[in-house]
Amino acid sequence: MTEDGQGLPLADRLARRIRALLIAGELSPGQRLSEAAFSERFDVSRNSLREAFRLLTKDGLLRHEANRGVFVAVPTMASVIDIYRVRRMLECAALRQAWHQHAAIGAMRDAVAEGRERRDAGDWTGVGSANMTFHAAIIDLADSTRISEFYERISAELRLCFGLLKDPAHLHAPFVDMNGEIVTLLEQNKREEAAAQLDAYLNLAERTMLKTLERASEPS
Amino acid sequence: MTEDGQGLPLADRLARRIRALLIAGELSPGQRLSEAAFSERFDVSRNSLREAFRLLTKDGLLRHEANRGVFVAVPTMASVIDIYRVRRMLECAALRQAWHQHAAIGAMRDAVAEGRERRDAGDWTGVGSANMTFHAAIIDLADSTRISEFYERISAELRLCFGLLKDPAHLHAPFVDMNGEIVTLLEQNKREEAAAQLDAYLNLAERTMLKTLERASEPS
DNA sequence: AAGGAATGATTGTTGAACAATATTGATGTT
DNA sequence: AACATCAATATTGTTCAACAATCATTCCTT
Repeated sequence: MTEDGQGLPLADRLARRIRALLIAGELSPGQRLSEAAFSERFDVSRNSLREAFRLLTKDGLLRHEANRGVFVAVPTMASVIDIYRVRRMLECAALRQAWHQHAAIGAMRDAVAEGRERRDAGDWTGVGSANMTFHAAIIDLADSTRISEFYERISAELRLCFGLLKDPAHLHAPFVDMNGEIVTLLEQNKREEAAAQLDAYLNLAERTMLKTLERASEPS
Repeated sequence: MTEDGQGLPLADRLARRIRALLIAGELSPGQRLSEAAFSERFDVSRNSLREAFRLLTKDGLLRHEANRGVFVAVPTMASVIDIYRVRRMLECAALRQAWHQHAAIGAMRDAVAEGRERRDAGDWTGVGSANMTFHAAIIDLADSTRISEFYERISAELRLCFGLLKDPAHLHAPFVDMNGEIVTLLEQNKREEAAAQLDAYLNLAERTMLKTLERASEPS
């Protein structure tokens, strides 16, 4: 049950579908999304489509140029740096103030287990999903719907960056065990250590991401 | 120069105007915003108006009920608690990791001075604005456009809550001097103390807000 | 080959139309 | 008078067609 969002307005459902395309990497960064083509493709009116475009633009997944149309956002060094700055702030703060019996800790441990299974099975995109789940669970420690919503937006933007990588394996695989350490520290209520560990984790991930981005944009 | 946003799409400009009405308290919480009435009022088409409504709904300022229309969001205990949780997380984290020569510190000091002037002049709404400026400057310490944008959204939602108060003076006035202490601590690079002070500040503000909200909703 | 006007395509915005749903009001029953 | 039923009405949800404004391209002139 993918929870199709039957009751929701058309524009919201449309935005979901397009977002799915974006994070699945089926639309390349910088590509222009023609209103005519997409309203044809999804069999909706141009007006409804425009509403969806506007929502995705607000989420940072699309860029809107006046009188020129909407384009798939292209990740830049600046955006990657900003995204990881957000992640360090939010995730570390969530860990630091976590209640040591919070339900999300269970979700974190489950995500780690899932990640290990997938890694051992060689299912790299599965490892990626498990990793995303893990970090979403960290955010849930903060018990704030607004923070969680915001993180989802950031998360989608980050997945757009992942689309640039040729080899997603190297990005996520080494982090599975670090996730394990973090949740172990948290279970022992060593929140400060957990946060420090996560901070190191995120710095490493950021450097990896930036290096890959550099390599992907230099030889153009 | 209110920076009218000439080049921006109509929907964005509309959203701004309506947002301004909302935070100015000219639309009461729970009120239904008829598409016909508003498209008439702003002299735009229903389609354009609907785009603007969708933007504001995503910002949490409006609520959208299927086939019933959009309503001005009504602040609840839950939303106030969540908003202050976000503020504690973001603002305290920003203080903790602030670079002690960051330009935003100057902006903070200026906002404090402005707040004192306005308070002494008895200009309470001016005190409120200066206070908002002060906290936006704290967020700017984090140097993240995404966080700043997110905080703006939270800030607008909070102003919607302020609209419920009969006596805005009591809410902001006592905080001017606390702001002063915070910026002083920060100038001495006592970031941890500044964060602790802000945390206490926000707890106090939250309690005040909740009490007022209770008083405003109980005797209905 | 450079500049510039004419052409064509796309976006920006509107107005009207109609289906689907919600609200209101009238009607009739108890 | 209170209540359910159902038609009438108003509002939202969505589409479509139109046109102005702007961008992109082509072709012509020099």
